[in-house]
Amino acid sequence: MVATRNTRADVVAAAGRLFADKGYHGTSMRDLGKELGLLGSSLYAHIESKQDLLVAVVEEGARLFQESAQTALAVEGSADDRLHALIAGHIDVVLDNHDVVGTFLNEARVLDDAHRARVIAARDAYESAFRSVIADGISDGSYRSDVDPKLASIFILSILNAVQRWYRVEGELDPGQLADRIDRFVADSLR
Amino acid sequence: MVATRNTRADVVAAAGRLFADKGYHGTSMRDLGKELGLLGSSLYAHIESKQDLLVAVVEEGARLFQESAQTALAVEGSADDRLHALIAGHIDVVLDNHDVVGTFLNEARVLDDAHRARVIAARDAYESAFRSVIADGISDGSYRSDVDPKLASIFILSILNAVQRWYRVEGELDPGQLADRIDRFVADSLR
DNA sequence: GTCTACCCAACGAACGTTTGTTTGTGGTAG
DNA sequence: CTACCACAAACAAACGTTCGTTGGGTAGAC
Repeated sequence: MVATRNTRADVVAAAGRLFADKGYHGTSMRDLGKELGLLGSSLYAHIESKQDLLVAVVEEGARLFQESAQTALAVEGSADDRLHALIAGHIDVVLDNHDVVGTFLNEARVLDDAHRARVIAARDAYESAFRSVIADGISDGSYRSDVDPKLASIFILSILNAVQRWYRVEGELDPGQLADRIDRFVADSLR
Repeated sequence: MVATRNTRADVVAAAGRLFADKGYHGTSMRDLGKELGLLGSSLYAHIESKQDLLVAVVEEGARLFQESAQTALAVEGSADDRLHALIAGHIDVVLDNHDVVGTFLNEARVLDDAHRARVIAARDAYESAFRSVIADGISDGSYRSDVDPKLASIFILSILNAVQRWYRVEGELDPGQLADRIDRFVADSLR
């Protein structure tokens, strides 16, 4: 295979990999260059700054989750169906974008105030999708009335986000089984 | 208040604070000095190296969780009682040692291979406390037989560890209520 | 069909700054 | 008097970034 030239997308992808693995401050521009087979200085043909790269990765993560929520909320059927769709969608995003999600979850705090505020807002909006679906499920009698939608959302998202830390596709559990197990664990707490 | 001189414990405590807040690589020795009101170079009267500090903080975290598990496992009564003790103990450790725990959870990956291996072993041992208690609960009929102790442990610890990220004592929920809510969410999934 | 102009990814050297750490000195509490 | 703690200066290495340059590829003009 002939070595192809790199594009900005390649650089952002590599940055996601290294940021997720070693952290933003633990990754130097020369590290990143080496990952792509070029010098650290050469990266500046594609980007404006290192921060610029972090912004790109984190915002991609935010977009992925937002799109997933949008799709799940559009599912026809019961609130419980939509909660299942939210959970399945989240797992898909995590598994298909391990490094972007890892960076999104762990490195967003490094962003400047303005960008970090946008990420926090995106997370709040995402969490509120869970909250409202759970609230709907309580209203229609699917879930117990003593469930607190806000806390339940936090607990569910805690489980879902942790998947990025421990789950590996090569393990005993395939992705479908994983979703199923989480689904059941969560469902038993709600109904 | 007269400015007292610093001890090694002060330095480790301050390191925990900054490592949890800005990450290991995001914290410079001069940052750390400023936090204590002295120069970065002055820290070397108390420590051998920056890595040394990270090791101290992370191992303190490991010790806290290990002691908590030991205490919980010694509780007389049912397996369910011991699971409650594990959960309450975990929450106590997180709330009483916010920064140490944050560093333990997020910055251990920066450690050299030898120390990181020890942390991973400590986490495995801690998780196995949850696993065995849940397995006992299944045996004695308290928990459903289709519960997977390993997965349940991961899910419970996901919820518990996430507490460090979102919970603040100043919020609406006091620590006792928090423990209660987590207890109920978890219990409903197991029995 | 060839020449020419341009674009763009990448180089390699250099920049000023910050990094972790060492060393020698001085003050202060016990 | 003696530890101990902190200072201040210095170090080499690594940091993010800039700059002038280069070589290969593409497109338009002749």
